[in-house]
Amino acid sequence: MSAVLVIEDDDRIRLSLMLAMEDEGYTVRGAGTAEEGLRAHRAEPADTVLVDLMLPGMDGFEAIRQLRRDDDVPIVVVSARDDTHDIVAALEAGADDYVVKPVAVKELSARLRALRRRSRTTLAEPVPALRFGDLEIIPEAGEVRLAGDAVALTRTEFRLLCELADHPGRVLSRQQLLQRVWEYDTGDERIVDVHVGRLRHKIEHDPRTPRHVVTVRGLGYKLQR
Amino acid sequence: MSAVLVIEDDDRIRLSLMLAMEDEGYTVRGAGTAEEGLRAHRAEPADTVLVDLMLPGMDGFEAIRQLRRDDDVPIVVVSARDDTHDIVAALEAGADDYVVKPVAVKELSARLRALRRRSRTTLAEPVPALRFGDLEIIPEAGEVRLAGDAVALTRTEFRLLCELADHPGRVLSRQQLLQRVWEYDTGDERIVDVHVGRLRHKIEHDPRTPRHVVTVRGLGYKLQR
DNA sequence: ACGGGTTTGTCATCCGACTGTCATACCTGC
DNA sequence: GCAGGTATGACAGTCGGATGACAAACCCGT
Repeated sequence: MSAVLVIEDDDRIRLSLMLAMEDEGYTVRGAGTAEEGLRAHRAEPADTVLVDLMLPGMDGFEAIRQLRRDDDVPIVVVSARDDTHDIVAALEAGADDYVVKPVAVKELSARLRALRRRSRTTLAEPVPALRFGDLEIIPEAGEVRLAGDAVALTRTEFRLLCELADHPGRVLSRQQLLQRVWEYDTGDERIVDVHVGRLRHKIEHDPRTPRHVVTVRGLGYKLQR
Repeated sequence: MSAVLVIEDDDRIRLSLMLAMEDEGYTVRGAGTAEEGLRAHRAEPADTVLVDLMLPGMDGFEAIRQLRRDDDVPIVVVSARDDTHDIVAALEAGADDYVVKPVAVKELSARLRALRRRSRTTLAEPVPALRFGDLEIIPEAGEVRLAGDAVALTRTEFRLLCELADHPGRVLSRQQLLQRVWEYDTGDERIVDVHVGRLRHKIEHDPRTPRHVVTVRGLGYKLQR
């Protein structure tokens, strides 16, 4: 039904977590290292990830960042360390929640439900396929078609396009795009220009006179038609 | 920018929470009882709600349920009780997170950020298009249409038009326009004339006899339908 | 762990559009 | 007709956006 991935190096804890989650009705997979976990998730994406922070090799923070790079899956840190600094760092890295071991199974389960409730409402929204004239965007397939032909976009270009497509006809400022696509709170806004340029070269018939990704001088960019 | 509502009966704790949140850049409001909090939220919805569980009168659980009845606002419980049963009950009632007092401000702040990132509403808001006869202003698209055809305005022209449109039929002095459009406290009022002229050339059928942007001799300009 | 190809962010630079200023012409109410 | 207020056209400086080059970071299969 819905799959949980447990990344935890201590075999005993991992197994007990997995058992507990299984009892709650989840399909469960486990991984002993961050690398293994990432690979497993790439092979078959989970619906929720539980991750420890202290792992051999790549640590949990880095694992979270890598997961978050191109996935919106709910991530809950399950760590032995009850330390503000760790908690903040993990959440900043992209985790959604942080619980301290040992944790009551009932609590973990309730937190997962709360998180999944929250994620579903925002994630289930994206429309199956978006059309803008001859431009077709299939978000879940990560695919874009131009007059029926698939176009190869990079991750950043795709996210940029999706963000614009989520608000058709509406101007998004460079600042907004930076925050939503790059998750930067601050930074050089020019990178947006550069990527818009690259995107245009791929999806506009004539990049010099864009018909889809339109510049609104002084305000930002918008996607139209 | 974004508003936090703190519902907590202990004055000291409420104030310290509010101060902390203010430091983090939020606009903050407080309430001492659940009833008061619900009323405040109805009057002016917050973007995030912090709520205690033990409140005089209606308790926190019920407050959460009532909030959830018709609102998707992120809710974080800030409680003194570190009890699995309470945590589960609060999350089941509709809370998104549960932290135990005393909580590090940095942690609370990080949890709020994580939650807001997750709940970022991607719902396209209704289009508040303004109409003045055949003139149509779509602020969020940065677009102006004249009899259905898009008109290319510069940023200054657009802001000027929006400012006039925000007060239909009302005369705005050059001084007011300077302040609101140019954000000048002082300066040559003639700039306004020049830009009004340019604007007219773009949105008036006959710029010599303007029908929309009208001069009121000695006072300023106004926009009419 | 390694290495080649890809993607990404930064930068310098170019170009055109926009802006403010001014001089001048125009208009309106008295 | 006069005077104060308003409109307009020209102009040069400035600003914002586009682009190509480049190096670092990243990703992937080996």
